[in-house]
Amino acid sequence: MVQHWLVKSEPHVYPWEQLVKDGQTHWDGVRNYQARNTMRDDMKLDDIVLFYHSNTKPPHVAGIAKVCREGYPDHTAQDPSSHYFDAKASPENPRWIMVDIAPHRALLSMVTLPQMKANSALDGMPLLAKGSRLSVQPVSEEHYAEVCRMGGLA
DNA sequence: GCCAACGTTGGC
DNA sequence: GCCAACGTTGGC
Repeated sequence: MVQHWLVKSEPHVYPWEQLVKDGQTHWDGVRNYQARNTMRDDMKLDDIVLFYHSNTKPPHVAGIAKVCREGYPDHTAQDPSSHYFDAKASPENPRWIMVDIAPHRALLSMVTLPQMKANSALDGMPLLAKGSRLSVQPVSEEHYAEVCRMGGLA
């Protein structure tokens, strides 16, 4: 069964438009254990991923991606010149994991955080939970379908 | 294993 | 820029 996820990116760091240009990308730099475990254990090839822009006005879902490579070591953790370098990572113990994602579907319009908060059909969505900071999180099939309905599939 | 200090996230 | 929420670190 295909599963659904949501990943956050700050648009000034890596926007949806860049993913469309690139065709696919390494989802590197995740340094949170819960998010890592999700990528390592749960995200499967062809799973669907809502691409969310955080730290922008308004925050919003910008597009729909899919997993095109399952979890493997995040090499930036072992690169001293990387912003994401982690001295505790090594080839034997890479410590951090990433997946690859690619664009899947475009939305006719962005789905903003205020719109989602106002939609009771999305009650219980982890993104909307108070204090939610997870950068990789699950989305139920029903919530996914509702976000698609709100944005309109291109 | 507790918990205070600190750093980060991310909406507002 | 503020600050609440949360995660991690490290002394004890």
